[in-house]
Amino acid sequence: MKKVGIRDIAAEAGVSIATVSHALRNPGRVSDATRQKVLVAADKVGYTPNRLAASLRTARSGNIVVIIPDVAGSFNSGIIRAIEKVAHSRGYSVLLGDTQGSEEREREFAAMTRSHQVDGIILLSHRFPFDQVSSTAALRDLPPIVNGCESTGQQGVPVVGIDDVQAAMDATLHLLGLGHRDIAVITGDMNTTSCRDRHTGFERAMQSAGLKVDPRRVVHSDYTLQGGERGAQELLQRQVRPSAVFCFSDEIAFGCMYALRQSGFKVPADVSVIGIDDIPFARYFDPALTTIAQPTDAIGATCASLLVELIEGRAPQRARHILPHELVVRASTRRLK
Amino acid sequence: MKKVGIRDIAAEAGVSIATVSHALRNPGRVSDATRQKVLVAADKVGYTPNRLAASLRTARSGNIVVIIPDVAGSFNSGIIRAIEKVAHSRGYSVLLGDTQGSEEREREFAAMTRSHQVDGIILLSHRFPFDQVSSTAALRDLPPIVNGCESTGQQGVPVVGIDDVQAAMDATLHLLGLGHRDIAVITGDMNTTSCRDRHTGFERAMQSAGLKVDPRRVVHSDYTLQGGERGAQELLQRQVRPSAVFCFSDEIAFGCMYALRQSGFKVPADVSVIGIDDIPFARYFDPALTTIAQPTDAIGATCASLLVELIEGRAPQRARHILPHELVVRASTRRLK
DNA sequence: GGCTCGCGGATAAACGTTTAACCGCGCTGC
DNA sequence: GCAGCGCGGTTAAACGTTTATCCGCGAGCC
Repeated sequence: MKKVGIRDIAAEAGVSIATVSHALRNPGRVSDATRQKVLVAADKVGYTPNRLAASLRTARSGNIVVIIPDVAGSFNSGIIRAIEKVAHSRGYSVLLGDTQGSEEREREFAAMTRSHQVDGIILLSHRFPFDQVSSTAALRDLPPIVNGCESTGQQGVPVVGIDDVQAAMDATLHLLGLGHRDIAVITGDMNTTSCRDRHTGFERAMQSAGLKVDPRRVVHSDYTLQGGERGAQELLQRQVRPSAVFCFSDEIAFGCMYALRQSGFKVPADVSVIGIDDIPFARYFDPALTTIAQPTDAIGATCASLLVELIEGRAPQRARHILPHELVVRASTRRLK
Repeated sequence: MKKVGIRDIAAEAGVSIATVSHALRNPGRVSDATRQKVLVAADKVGYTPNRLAASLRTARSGNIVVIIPDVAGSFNSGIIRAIEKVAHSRGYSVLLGDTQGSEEREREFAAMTRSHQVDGIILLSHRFPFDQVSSTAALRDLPPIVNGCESTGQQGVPVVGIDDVQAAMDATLHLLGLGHRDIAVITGDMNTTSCRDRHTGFERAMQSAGLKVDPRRVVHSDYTLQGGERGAQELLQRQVRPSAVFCFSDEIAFGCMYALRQSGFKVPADVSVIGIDDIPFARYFDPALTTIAQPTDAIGATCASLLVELIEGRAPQRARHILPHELVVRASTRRLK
């Protein structure tokens, strides 16, 4: 199978390669007759355009990279799926940038924009993978980039996600409303903005109820099953048994419930548990998890279409896209009598 | 920020662009002195190679695509993570090909090899996304491709996965060993080879125990939570209550347990449930899921390194890479008394 | 001392497109 | 009858590399 290019079809159709290119990419520039001629010639010779060559010429790769701490997280993979869907519909392919939390790899993937491997970046991290800039000049030649679920604080890059402080307040208020006062929390990585915001949301809600947060009741972990398990174990060791625990992610919540179960506690009979995310498993678990649902699909879709707009030169209207979250009450929380 | 290329650094260093290229890519071809000169010049002008140009010239994109029915599945995303990890370590980037089961999209993604967007394909599907070929000539110009978890039957493409029939036998034998006789099964899509194999494994084990499989006890669904839920509902409607159900994936198992719970059955007290995959959630669920563990990391890693070998021209030694699975007994199955 | 050889550098072609610039021609309008 | 114009095609340059080929020169060998 020798390589067939635009010149082969030019030869076949008896026209110049410019005409072929126009016929293929730029209808209207050539007459219908020749366009037709080119088309049949193209599929006669079995032509597939070489996207590398086209990309080199146009300086547009048609790829975007999504930089994400871990593809295998349930929440993350949902976001990715949504991103892929709309990226694909807009004609872009998505490159996976799984960083496992490494800043070095974040920067590595981000650099793909300089090497023309990708046209833009969806950054699902709280760190900005370039040097922070502030001058308008420097801002102008940032690559197209949108920030999802977290915030790097870099001005000029749109961020999309939920209102994490409000979400955490809603979760906490739910617990409060059920009569809980001794509320513990298992956070994720407190370097992330989502965690910080959720933490302030938690504090704010507690304060609104006239409660102080007992530092022995907050344990820091990470957004994983194991993280939740460890977090709960640590909580239990501290001998300050809460009546409810607010987990900053669903995976944490599942890990937490597991640890509680191991120690003989029943959820929600002995302790209520609430999460954030509403991953697909949440409603299938026993007990079904009360949680704050994030609009995963919308977040991913918004990131992707925003990025495409950016790449294609249409400046985004808003800097922050806050999507609605929702408390979904299931069986893991109950009223304290 | 004007674009800086190899010629800029050539000018800066006072050498030809060929020398620059050699210094950068092909050490040994130039003297250490000039190489050093080039290196400092390179970072003085702030050079980042344009991979598109290099790829065009060398006809190697450095990308691979992984074609997968759904990134968001727990099992799938684990595989992807493993693939990404080793691909990255070998210098390749991975493009996401989420097909949502669509054959058209499978072919679309597979075509990326023709358009030089990717150098090879990891196909996690049972369909071959090109016309099946058999002549040695045609086989030779198949693109580099490896088949994971499923099998397309196309000769010449290595497949990696577990021994699905043996895995299913092991699962069934476990149930049988616990005294179960009325065993139901909820399969996935029976078009997939994994499902077919698991089904024959199931039958074989039943036969070995002198049992016939009652067709009313097998229901077809898909590898998802909802699939498991629907499957179990259908099973319950059929009025042939099994003492155990063998689910062809962990997600199915969770969906199944959910439906059972809704109908008032206790697992494992009333009915035992076993899955396949051992996704991370399995041990966190209540009851912790008895399942057949697949070596997710090894599967992904093997796919990736095999593909890299193929791309780089080293023919793979074996056609089939069967990785070991393992029965992990937890709390969702129990001895029938 | 002349020949060969190899080292380290340069020249230039090539990869497969896109696209700006150009050009011939027939038509229109006055 | 002629200037002007637009249609539909062509020519050629450009995108930024890699790499085959070539070449000059000093060293080694007999």
